[in-house]
This record gives sequence, C-alpha cells and structure tokens, in this order.
Amino acid sequence: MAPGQALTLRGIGKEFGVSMTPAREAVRRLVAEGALTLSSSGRVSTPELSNDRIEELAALRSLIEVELASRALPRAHLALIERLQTINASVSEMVVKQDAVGYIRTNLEFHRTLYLRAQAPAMLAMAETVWLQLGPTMRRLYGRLQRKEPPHNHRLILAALRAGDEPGLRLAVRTDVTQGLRMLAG
Amino acid sequence: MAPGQALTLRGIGKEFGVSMTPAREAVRRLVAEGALTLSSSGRVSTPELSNDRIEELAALRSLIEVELASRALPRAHLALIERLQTINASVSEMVVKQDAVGYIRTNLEFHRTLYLRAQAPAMLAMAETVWLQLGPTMRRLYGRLQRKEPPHNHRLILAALRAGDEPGLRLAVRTDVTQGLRMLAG
DNA sequence: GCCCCTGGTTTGTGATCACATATCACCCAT
DNA sequence: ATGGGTGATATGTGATCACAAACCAGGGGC
Repeated sequence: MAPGQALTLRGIGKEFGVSMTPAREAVRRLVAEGALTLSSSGRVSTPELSNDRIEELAALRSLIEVELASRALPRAHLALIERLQTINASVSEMVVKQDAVGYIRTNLEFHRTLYLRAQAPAMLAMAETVWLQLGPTMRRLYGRLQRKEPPHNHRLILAALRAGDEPGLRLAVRTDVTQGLRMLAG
Repeated sequence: MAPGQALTLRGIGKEFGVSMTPAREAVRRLVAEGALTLSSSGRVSTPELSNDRIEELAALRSLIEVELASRALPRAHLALIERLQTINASVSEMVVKQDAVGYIRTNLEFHRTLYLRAQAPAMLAMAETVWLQLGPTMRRLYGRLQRKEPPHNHRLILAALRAGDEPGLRLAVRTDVTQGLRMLAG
C-alpha cells in the first residue's frame, strides 16, 4: 500500500467479510509493531516516514541483519546456498519485469531464508518488524526509480557464504541493506 | 509480574474497571510487542524465556543500546550527565534496599535518559520492546540473587561520557547490558 | 490405585449496539 | 469569490451478548 493511506475499521471489516472487532485487533497489532500509525484520535494510516526515520530504520536493519547473517554463517550448508540462489533468480526476474512489489517480496524472502538459519527467532522477529515499518515507503520508492541492475550485493553475500568469509559476509549484508535504503532517503 | 503467570481478559477488565474490549486490545498489543505470549488458542501469559532466548535478547540489547549510546554521546552535555548521576544514586539506593523491581525501574530509567539524547525514536522503541520482553525474567532473577554491588558499569558509562570517549562508552554499555543478563542465563 | 471419560465452568472470539467525537461538505455572510 | 460556521455523516470506543472451544474436576472402569 502507498504511504499515508488511511484505513477505517469498518472498511477493513467489510473487505475481509468480518465485523469491526477482528479488524480492530489486527490494526492495533500492526500499530503496536509500527507498521501503521495511529493518528490523533484513533484514525489509522500507513506511515509517511521522514528521512531521519528511514535512516534510523536502515541502521537498525544493518545492525540486526549483520548479526543474523553472522550467526547463520556457520550453519549455512550447500543446500541453503542453492536455495538462496534460486530465490535470487526470482529477484532478478522481478527486476527485469519491473515488478516493484514482487521485487520487495522476493528480496525479503532471500534475507529471511538466510536468517532463519541463525536460529534466532527474537532477532528475526525484530528484523521483520523493521521491514514492516519500511514496507509502504519501500513500495513507493522502488516503484518510482526504475532499477535495472540485478542484485549485485546478493551475489557478494552468496560468495561470502560459500567461502565461509565472515567479515566479507558482514560487509556484503551491510552494504546490501544500507545501499538499498540510502537512495530512499535521498 | 512473575514469568508464566496466566491472565484472563475478564480478570484484567474487572481489575481496571473496564469491559473485556479494552483489556483485549491492551493484551493483544502487548502480545504483538512480545511482552506477553499467546498460548495455543488465545490464553495469554507472561513469557517463560529459555536461556537461548535470553541470550538473544541480551545480544539485541547490546547491539541496539551501544548504537544508541554512541549516537547520544556527541549531544551529551553536562546537565544530562548530572541528571544521569542523580538517577544512578537512586539505582544504588534500590540496591541497598534490596528492592528488585525498583532497581529494574531506575536502572532502565538511567538507560532511557541517556538514549533519549540520541534522537532516535525508532531505535529507542526497539530497545524498550526488548526490555518489555525481559521484564518478568529480570524481575524473577534480580529478586532471587541478592546483589549488593552498586552499579559499577554505570560509573564507567558516566566517565566515558564525560571524557567523550566513544570506544570506552561502547564497551561500558555493552558490558553493563550483557553482564547483567549473563547471570540470568546461567 | 491409576487412568480415562464426561459434565460443568471458564475463557476467547466475533458480532452488534449506543454514544461521543472527528471529519467533511455545503451554505451563507462578507 | 472566499472564508468561516453549521449540520450531516463517518468513525473509533467501550459494553454486552451468543457461541464454541478449552479447561478442570469428579467419577467410573480396569
């Protein structure tokens, strides 16, 4: 969804064929996670992120995801790397198809598949919370700028995984995360 | 509250003089933040954290709070340091009074006061989420082991702040956070 | 004596309702 | 023509209810 979009409980309820009550709970949960903002007096909408906040969230992504990748590294065997390669092919496909939302989805699936191996559910949940907060903004900006480059940093991540190169992996994840979001804040 | 304690919506509602609906929303929000766990089919209770999860949350605290402290350092002027010293006196007082919950509260207030200066609300919210998740466990374990040492690491933090020593500050925050929680996991 | 089953009770879920408030559009005065 | 006020509508909040499922305790069978 686009940033700043307003939502109503009754509207959500009707959309999913339920009453206000489940819609209320779902919305409140998303508000608690930061995925939606609760405007003055109850009105809810997708957040419009300031540049400062985008920078903060990018820093959080960097901190948490570098740690997750580092913890996943010793457990990353060949089958995982091959799976990541398959997902990465989907990412490239989305890039050539100019499918912004598909790109975001497969890109995050790439990261999540790697981080699942870290066996750190609390950290993964934190990372996913940050993703949720960035969702609408990422959608807007990836849809705007028409990127054509295939995911170079993902290949660096895969190479570092294969080589068991922890510093290289940390660097690759950090640049992949921050580079994607630097253009957002610009 | 103690870890593992069960909660009922009607009980919470009666306790605060409201109906089930606001209790439900509050509980669902806390569940979304990880402060409460939603057992199979709706029952809600305070989480019993495994050692692995405590270690994870300690690592998250370390990552996020070191960054917050680092960002607060350039903005930390004398008035802030004096305020932190005052809070630290309260922390010591709680230690000698063996007041576990007061100790936890003032200790977190010390950290929050410092991190507020970082001007990073998203990061601070993340840190507070982790605190919430650790709440019941911290209460149980700080109540159990009778610590008598005043907060040595807090003094290191203050010294590093005064000296403008960023590496020292990072180290002091990291040890303060992890040392407190290492004994929890042991 | 121990285990399983069964009944009553508790508890969460979703729906609906009444009400206060915010929001919006329209109309009138300047 | 434009700005402010006013009314109608939309929206969130909290309460209550009906229902299904889970839980617990007690009793009967082995």
